[in-house]
This record gives sequence, C-alpha cells and structure tokens, in this order.
Amino acid sequence: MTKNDPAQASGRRADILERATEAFVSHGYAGTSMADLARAIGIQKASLYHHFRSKESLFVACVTEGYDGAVRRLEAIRSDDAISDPARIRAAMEEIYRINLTTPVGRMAPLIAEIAATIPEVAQAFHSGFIARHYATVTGMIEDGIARGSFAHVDPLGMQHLIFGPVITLALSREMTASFPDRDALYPVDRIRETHIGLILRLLTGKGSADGS
Amino acid sequence: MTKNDPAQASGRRADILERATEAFVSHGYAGTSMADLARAIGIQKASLYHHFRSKESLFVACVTEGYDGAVRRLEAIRSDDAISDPARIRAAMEEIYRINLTTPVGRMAPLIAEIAATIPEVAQAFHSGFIARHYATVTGMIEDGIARGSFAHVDPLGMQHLIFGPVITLALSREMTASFPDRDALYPVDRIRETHIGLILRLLTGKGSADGS
DNA sequence: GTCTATATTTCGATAGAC
DNA sequence: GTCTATCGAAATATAGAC
Repeated sequence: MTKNDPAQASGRRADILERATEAFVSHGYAGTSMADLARAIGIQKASLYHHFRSKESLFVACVTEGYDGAVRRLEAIRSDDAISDPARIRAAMEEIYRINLTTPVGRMAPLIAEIAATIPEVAQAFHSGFIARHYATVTGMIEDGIARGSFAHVDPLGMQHLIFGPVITLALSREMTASFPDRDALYPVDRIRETHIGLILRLLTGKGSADGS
Repeated sequence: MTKNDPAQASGRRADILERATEAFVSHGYAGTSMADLARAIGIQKASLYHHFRSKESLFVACVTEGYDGAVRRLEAIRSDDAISDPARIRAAMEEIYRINLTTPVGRMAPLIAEIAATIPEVAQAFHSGFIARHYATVTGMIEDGIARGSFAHVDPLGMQHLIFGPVITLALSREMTASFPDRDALYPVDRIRETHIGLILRLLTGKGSADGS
C-alpha cells in the first residue's frame, strides 16, 4: 500500500463516484459528510478535494454520470426487433427491476427530491437525462405495440405509471426495511416482479377498452 | 405578539409537529436543522428544547404521531358496507391519493429510508404502524371482494403493489419536480389517478386468470 | 415557557509539506 | 496525488435570566 500508486490513481475518480453514490443513496445528501466519504473510500478528506472542488460538484457528478448505461440498455431493448412486442415489454420490465433494485442509480429519486429545492439544476438534469428518457422509451414501446396491433388501445401515460411506480416504490420499501430480519418475506422481489409483469401484459394484450376516461 | 401567550402555548406541541414534519419531508432529516425548524415555527431554537429533548426525539414524534388519522380513515372505508366492492376500492384509492399527495405523512417514506440505518426503531414503528396497516386494509378489501364473488381471483400482494406503487412514486416525482414550471403537465394528478383507478378496477372485475404465476 | 448567550462538536474547505 | 494540520461556519445542545 504505497502512498502514490499510479495504478490506484488512474481509476480513482470512478472509484470515488461509485462509493460516494452508494453512500449518498443510503444516508441522503446532507446525511453524508465528506469525512464519511473519505472513510468509505479509504483516503483522507483533503484528497477528495483534489478530485472534486466541492461536495456539491461531487454530488452532481454522481448524479449526472451514473445513468448513461442504464438509459442506453433500455433503449437497446426497444430497438431489438428480433422479439415480439410482449416479449420486449417483459425484457424492459426485467431491466427496470434490475436497475432500480440492484444499482444505486435506481434509488436516486429520493435523493433528488431531497435537494430539488436547494440545487434545482440537478433535479432538472436527472429528470431530463434519466427519468424522462426511461419513461419515453417505455411509452414508445407501448405505442409501437399499439400501432402494430399487438396491444389494446391503452393510455400510455397510465401504463407508464403502472409499470414504473411499483418498481420504484419497491426499491424504496426495501431500502426502508433494509435492517428488518423479515424484509425478503415482506417484499419478495421475484414474486412481485413476476406478478407485476403478468398483470401489465394482461392489460396490454387483453380485450376491451382500457383507458380510464 | 406577547412573550408568554397561554393560548399559543397550549397548541404549541401540535404546531411544532406539523411544521417540523413539513420541513423534514421537504429537506430530509439531516438537511433540516433545529435553527431551520425554530425559524419556521417562529420561536427560538432553545425553546424547541423545552418541548423535545433532542432533534431525534422530535423527529420520532413527527413520524409516530402523524399517521393515526390516515390509518383510521382507510379502515373506515373498508368497514363501510353501504357501498359495492368496486365503489369501495375506488373510495380507498381516492383516499390513498389524497393522503400521499396532500399530506406530509404520505411523503414520509423517503425520509424513513434516509434514517433507517441510523435509527432502525423509527423505520420499524413507521412500517408496522402505517405502511403495513395501509397495505393490510387494502389487501383485506380485495380478499373480501373475492370472497363475495365481486372480484376475480387476483393475487392480493400483486394488486397491493399495483395500487400503492404508482401513488407513492407520483408523490415522489412531484416532490422532485416541485420547482419545474411544467410539473403539472408532466405529472397531471387527476388524469393519472382516474386512469389508475380504471385500470385497477378492470383487473379486479375482469374475466380470466389474473395471477402472474 | 420563552428568551439571550454560549459551550462543544462536526461540517465543508484550504494551506502547505512530501 | 496524498498527506497532516487547521480555519471559519454551522450544527446540536445547555445555562441561566425573566
């Protein structure tokens, strides 16, 4: 463990972002101090300021550099024309569950809500760069399916909320109950995901009028 | 504005709890200082410590004393046997939307997730006192309807997530976009609620197998 | 029960050696 | 690029007058 290891330094920025994001989503922005972050990363607090000039700029980097891969993967699923429309919706929902339950970016929504009043630009960037694009991709899949005659004439906005809402809330519920011994019994991911996907596909492929107006 | 107004002092505790809850849900636990709270209430910081011996105990009171009314109203809807099963579900969902979008207790979930690691007892109390009871009440309504033959044989756990998920996520999304000029166009509450209720009732009263297994 | 004043700790951020 | 040492501001909490 030398002091100036170049191999460590090269991936340092990515390492900081990864651990900082994990800490921010676990304890909130205000609840995470630079000393906490330095401890989690294993360097001194002053060294953090060599890579990022302030806590806010580090946080902004966590938010704006964390979601690119997630957005691209979902867009790739939409473009995949080797599968049927229902299979595409299933693949998209499995990816949405994966993102929101196993990666930090999926648990960033409460974090953004916390600082939206103080740093509105971050909320804007996260919403237009991640949320809106995720929503638009799924809405597009549904509209594609309707145009091809695979799906009933559902309201895409309503379906969007029915698809994302339970996933984001499940991630929040599991974060909230992380310390409970019976968390997996209270919120069984696999069972909830499969039931959810089944119900969505039933609404999309089912007969009859599906809009609530 | 006298210094020792008894009329003010009598309702002081409730006043503190109300304004503190609003501040906590807006800026998070760590993001809200005792000075912030004192300013919002219009008293001095030291006076807060006359009513609550610490920030943590004030926060615990906000969480544990905030949800009683909400739980009782939803349970009253379940017990109301003057209406049909679908009408009861509709009334319950309208109440769930009202709670989560217009009262602070409905926006407490991210707050609990933030401090769950530091004060696990609060997460336990909130989950068993509010979340679990809200869930159980709705699940009960669905099971009642199935038993009476009003509803199809859906999976109550899956329906529970499909009912609460979109509402809680909508509250979070609107909190996140509170500063956006186009928030009401991005997240139009009335339209989303009506579509949501319509889709849930379609799943509950529709024909065919409804479980995803 | 509310106030002013202050003790004590922790925070974000900087200076300067190596 | 990382470190030790430290600054000034802001945090939680307390002391004691009225």
